[in-house]
Order: sequence, then C-alpha cells, then structure tokens
Amino acid sequence: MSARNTDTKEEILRIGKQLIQFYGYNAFSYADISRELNIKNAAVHYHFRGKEDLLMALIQNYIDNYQLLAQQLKGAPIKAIGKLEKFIERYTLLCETDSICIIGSIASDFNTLPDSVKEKVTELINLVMSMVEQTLSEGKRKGELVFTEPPKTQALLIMTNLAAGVQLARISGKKDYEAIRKAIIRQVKA
Amino acid sequence: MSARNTDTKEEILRIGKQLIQFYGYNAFSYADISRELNIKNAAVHYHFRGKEDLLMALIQNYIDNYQLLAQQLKGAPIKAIGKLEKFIERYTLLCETDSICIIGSIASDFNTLPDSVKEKVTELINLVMSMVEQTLSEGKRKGELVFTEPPKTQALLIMTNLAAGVQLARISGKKDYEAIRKAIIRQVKA
DNA sequence: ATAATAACTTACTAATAAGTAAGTTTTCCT
DNA sequence: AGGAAAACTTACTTATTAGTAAGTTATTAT
Repeated sequence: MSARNTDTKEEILRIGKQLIQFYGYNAFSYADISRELNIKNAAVHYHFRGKEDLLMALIQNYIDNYQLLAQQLKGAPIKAIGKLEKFIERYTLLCETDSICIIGSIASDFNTLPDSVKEKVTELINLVMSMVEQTLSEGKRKGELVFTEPPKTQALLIMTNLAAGVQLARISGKKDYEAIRKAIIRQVKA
Repeated sequence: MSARNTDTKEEILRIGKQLIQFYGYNAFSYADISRELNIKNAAVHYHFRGKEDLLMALIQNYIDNYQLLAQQLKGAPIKAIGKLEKFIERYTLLCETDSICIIGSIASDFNTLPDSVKEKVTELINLVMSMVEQTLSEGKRKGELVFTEPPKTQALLIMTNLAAGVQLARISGKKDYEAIRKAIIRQVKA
C-alpha cells in the first residue's frame, strides 16, 4: 500500500498540525501546505479530499496517540506527579513555539465546523480529560497527590489553566505561563 | 429608502463583536456584517477602512468599558466576592450563547494579526488582569477572600479557568463550565 | 515486461474575500 | 433655501479560496 513518497501524507498532517496550532484552522489554506512541501495543492487534495477530512484525520491522530500513551502509562512505574508533569510538558513545548493546543485552537473555530468534526473533537477531549482525571485519582489514592476538589473538577481546572495558559503566553508573555505551570504543580503536590 | 442611521457604526461594532465571539476573527467577513444590517459591504468599509481597523475599534471599546467599570467598582460598597461574581457572570452569559470571550478568540488568531492590533490586545489583557488581581488583593486584605497563591497568580488561574472554560463548554457542554465556575468561587471564598 | 494503480501535476472552476473609485442621497449648518 | 459634509450605493478589481477533471509519471504486483 505504501508507494514512492510514503510520507507525503504524514508530512501533510505534520504541517497541517503546525499551521492549526500556529495560525488557526480558518487561517491556513492548502496552498500553505503545498508550498511548504513543494507539491501542488491538488496533491494535498489527493490525500485529503477536503480541509474537513484533513482536520478529521488530524484529530484521529491525536486520539490514537493519546490512547497509546494511556496504554503505556497504565502499568508504568511512574508516580502520578511524574505523569502529570510529562503531560504539562507538552504545553510548555507548545508555548516555546508560540503555538496553542489543538483543542483550544479548534474550540475557537468550533461553530464553523461540520457536526462530524465536532463529534470527533468531543471524543478527543473526553479521552484527554479522562486520562488526566485518572492520573489525579490514582495519585490521590496512593497519597502522591493532594487536592480537595473531585478529581474530575480538578482535571477541568488544570486543563483550562493549561489550554488558556498557552493562549495567554502569546499575548502577555511566557512568564505568565510559567507562573501558571508552577501553580498547578503546587496545588496538587503532596 | 432607509431612514438615517447614526448608530450604524455602533451596530457594526455590535455585530462584529458577536461574530468574533461566535465564529472567530478569521471566519467572518464584511459581507456577514452588511447582510445582517441590510447595508452594502462598502458601507462597512466607510466606517472601518479594513477589518483590522474594526478589530482595533472593538478592542478599544472593551478597554473603555473596562476602565469605566474599574472606576465604578473603585468606591462601590460591594464586597470582593460580589465583584468577582459579577465578573464571572460575563463568562456565564457568553456560555449561554455558545460564544467565547474576545481575548480567547483573538488569542487563537493572534499570529495572523498586525503588530498594532497585538499591542492593543496586550493593553486589554493587562487591564483585565490587573482588575481581577486588585479585586483579589482587596478581598484578601479585608478578609473576604482566602487563597494561598500571590494575587497575580490567583488572577491568572481564574482568568484561564474562565477563558478556557467557555471554550470547553462548546465542546463538552455547559456542565463542565458550571463545575469550573463553582470551583473558582470555592477556592477563594473565605 | 507489462498492466494496474498509487501518487502525483496541469490547468482549470466557481465562490468568496478585502478593498476602492466614483457617483448618489441624506442630513446638518447657516 | 443652499452648500458642505456625512452616509451611504453601485459597480468594480484583484487576490485567494476550496475544489475538480483529466492527463502524466512512478511504483508495485504478477
């Protein structure tokens, strides 16, 4: 099934992801992708019929990655705080390239998307939320983490701190993000 | 045909604000505004030369409103928790119309904006942040509020909870927003 | 080696975007 | 009432968008 340039499809996804996180879904075009990859825009359409299909594949990609990560973390001998810090690190990296998380980016353009995509996004957020919640629950049970809110609520607070934290960093600088990052840890560390 | 309309300019701002909060800055056009107001798109250009100018005016509008609010709150006999709740109510209202706050919306499109607008957004966020921070400080001093983080950090946490809270509500529903809202209050209430 | 098919390019649409120049109507001011 | 200025409309332009049909080249399986 693979052919000459097997990774064109993956490259498109890679660039698409970058563009969404840097400019936003409605602010990039297939021309941006084809220019970057030195191919024609019709080639992008060959791999992904329309922009929605590309977005859909991208979200599915995230879902797959997170499911894999969930599997790996399940039996791993890592403390809850370590898992949480690994998760937070993703946002720190985004911050360093003036990018925002894909969920936050899509949330802003949510009302312009077809239902099929909206549902996929819901699937992704549910997955991520439940992972964070589970890590928090586990940490609390083992006495590695301490917090007073129910795990689900605490997960909501952390997720919103991070998602808006990277958005804020664009505007008012990375120091604010750092303050948020440290506060999140402080609030749950035993 | 149509009677004179001195508030066309304000109506444009009103619709523009709605569109940004519902669809996002890069997802609406002057045609959307002119259609809504039954005028021609050139009329919109008459009042605001370009989309940037409209956005700029909109942000300035927010700045003016917040400065006015800051004035009113300064000497008002309202407890800090009341001020905070009034502020949070703005987000609750946004939530009810599936809209997000203008700062979050602009943050997503930030890298597509000219420097002049970026600076204006920074001005707005600084103003809002300092208002929340001051309310928190005041509340703590008077013993009306209790929290362990420095007021500025606490303000960052609350702001990010709210900004991403309304974004999240679009995707996973208003219950999550409500859980966040209540948790914010719980965390600072004496 | 060749036929099928995957991975493209070429060369277009049709729609929509922002923006403008010039003319028309409406309102304001004296 | 009459002129100036404000508030538009008409009628464009230019650029960009997503998308497609048809042809070409490369790769793979037989």
